[in-house]
Amino acid sequence: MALSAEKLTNNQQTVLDLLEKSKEPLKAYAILYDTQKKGIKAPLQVYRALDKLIEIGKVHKIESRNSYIACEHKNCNSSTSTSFLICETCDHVSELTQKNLPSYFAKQSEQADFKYAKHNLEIYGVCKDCTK
Amino acid sequence: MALSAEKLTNNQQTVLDLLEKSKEPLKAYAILYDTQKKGIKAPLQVYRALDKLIEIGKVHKIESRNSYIACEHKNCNSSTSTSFLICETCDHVSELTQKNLPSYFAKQSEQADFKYAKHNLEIYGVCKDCTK
DNA sequence: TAAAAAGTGTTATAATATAACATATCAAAT
DNA sequence: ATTTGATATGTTATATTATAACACTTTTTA
Repeated sequence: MALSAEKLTNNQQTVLDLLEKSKEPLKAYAILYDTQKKGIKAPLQVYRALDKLIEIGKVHKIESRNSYIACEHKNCNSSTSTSFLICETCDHVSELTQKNLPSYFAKQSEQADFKYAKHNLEIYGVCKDCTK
Repeated sequence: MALSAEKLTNNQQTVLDLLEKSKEPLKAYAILYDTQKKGIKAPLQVYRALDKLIEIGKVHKIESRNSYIACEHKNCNSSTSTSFLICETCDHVSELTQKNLPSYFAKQSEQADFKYAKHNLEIYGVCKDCTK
């Protein structure tokens, strides 16, 4: 299965809706708090929904922040690699959509006798709005 | 201060010794367990030592694994950026020592109106030993 | 040698995430 | 339509990772 148009369950849709509405990274327990009115009552319900959403590429985890963000790309159905630009001033996170990153990393890895499969990239700096 | 030859305290040296001996990433509570005979008794003592060691660049955190590894580079005194090659088969971790990564990322970031400062890169794949 | 900065030891607790188990739902193929 | 297998749910409990707060000590530096 695992098509990108896969139908989501109630809990999964609830969590995804919240993340898409937010457009900022949210932490799991913040998601839990914000979805209680929608019937989500326990951490596991959040984590299970997140696991599924990550698996189908609708959500990414920002590892260095323990937070989760809805994928900006339409019909994203891959959970393989992530690349983020994280503003150290305002904490805004956007995705770096650079198609040639994987091949660049594959090349770099090869030089270390390492077979590239996927990556997480978290770039820290200052976003457009905060440089003003 | 913050010189690379900075003198370490007992706890800091104990934690660093263990990580250097291990040459594999260790988790904080594994470090705690393995340093009890050296007088470290509480999580905070480990985390404080790690914080300092990370600050002076002797240790890096692997964010996606919540684990810590001694820096492979001599006299490393920067805590800015990290780049890892993580084997999905044997869990071995090595550092990708690519001097031009920061400038490459700076260039990519610039195209998104983002001012690059530092990065964490975690590449997953298969190491040399495991491809045999 | 006093003041400032950094580190220590300790207890408690916060924040993040998973285990285990019984039950329920749904999709596919007889 | 009904079994079957996979997936999801609800729930309680617990594991894992990390920090707060506070009193005290050591080291550095002016």
